[in-house]
Amino acid sequence: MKSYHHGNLKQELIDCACKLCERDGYTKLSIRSLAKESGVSQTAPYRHFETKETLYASVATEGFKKLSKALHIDADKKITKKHLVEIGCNYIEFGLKNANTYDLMFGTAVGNFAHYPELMESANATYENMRLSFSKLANDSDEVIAFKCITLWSMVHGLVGILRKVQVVGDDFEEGVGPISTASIISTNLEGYLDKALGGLIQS
Amino acid sequence: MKSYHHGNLKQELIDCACKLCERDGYTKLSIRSLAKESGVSQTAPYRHFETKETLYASVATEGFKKLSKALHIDADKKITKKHLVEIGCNYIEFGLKNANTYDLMFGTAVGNFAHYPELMESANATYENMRLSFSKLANDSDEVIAFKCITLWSMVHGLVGILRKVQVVGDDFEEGVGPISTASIISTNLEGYLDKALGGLIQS
DNA sequence: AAAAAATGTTAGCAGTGTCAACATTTAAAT
DNA sequence: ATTTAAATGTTGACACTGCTAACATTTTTT
Repeated sequence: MKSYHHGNLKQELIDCACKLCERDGYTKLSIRSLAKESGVSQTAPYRHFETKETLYASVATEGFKKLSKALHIDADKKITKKHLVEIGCNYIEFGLKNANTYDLMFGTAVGNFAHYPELMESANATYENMRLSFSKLANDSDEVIAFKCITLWSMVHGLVGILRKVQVVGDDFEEGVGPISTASIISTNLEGYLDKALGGLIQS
Repeated sequence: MKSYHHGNLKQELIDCACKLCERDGYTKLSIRSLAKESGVSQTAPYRHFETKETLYASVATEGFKKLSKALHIDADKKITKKHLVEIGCNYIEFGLKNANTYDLMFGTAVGNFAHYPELMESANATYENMRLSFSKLANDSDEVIAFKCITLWSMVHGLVGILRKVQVVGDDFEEGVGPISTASIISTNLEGYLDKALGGLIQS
């Protein structure tokens, strides 16, 4: 017999939302369907999420936690250029394999991270991980490290975006034309590509 | 007295949609409000756009046309490294100043460009412009040119995404912390930054 | 034990994308 | 020129959405 109170609704809603967002894209997600899935009334979720954006923020928060893990940054080990390339690869892989969640993390569905402390924290933690890696690679000033971080990040972030676009189109077109073939070459040899592209960024 | 037929509805809807999308973001746009704006019934737009995505595709198409212009690529002039840096700057500026339209062009609102020939064409034209520039910069093979294109594109595309995120957060936070201050330095000296970042890509 | 807070439900508003059926105008075919 | 077909517009409706207000039940605090 089920009780009036669910007991674990908030977490269950988040878990379910993460799953559905990744499966169908966050646009397809509705609070009502989510409630139904958890066997609870249509408006019960509003006791845990002020608006839909708040729910999105929770999913994005989980996304950043997963991304942090997926980067496989070892805080103890000393880091080499090869490690950094691997981190870049891991980032891109995550972005491509969790594309829908990635949209939520970097799109405009969540307007301002500063309104969601947990999201802010998890996003900053991801950045901090990257920063730490660069700081252990060379003896740079904080400013230079920040520059390198933002450059690496925007490089892999941009590549995720472009590769996705090109691949989607590629599904409906002949391979071998223009950017499409190039993209497929890149994505099957990410490591080699990143190694080359990061040449200017990392000397050692 | 107004006639039964509007006469120029399709174009008016597109124009209005472009304006509203850029002003409020495409999420806020509704077909019904658009129809009302043009003084026409709720379902009239469906005679010109099969679905909402089709309308989005039209707005994105306009976006790529505007982007192509904004890049200020002179097809006749021979091109130098400095030109290429400028093109990159123009790209980023466009992305930041037309952020909402940019979302429509590179987000997931329009699923597959291949379903919208005009969109495909305008997007390809933008790419072709870039390609042409690189081909006039050095005597590279088609493959190398494509690699350079995709690298430049993903670099500026990624920077647009990261700068936007960081700037939004910056609005609600103290400057001078972590990536935020770095981003503001970059965005006030885009040219210098790009020049450095493109070092590995362009020798001449 | 009483009061307050947290969590859940029902009913309902205003808005959405989209479809089917019908009306009017314009273009094409005879 | 008249008939026919196509294009374009309208009305009405369905199923769905985010969200709010008012109320019910349970748990926690006092």
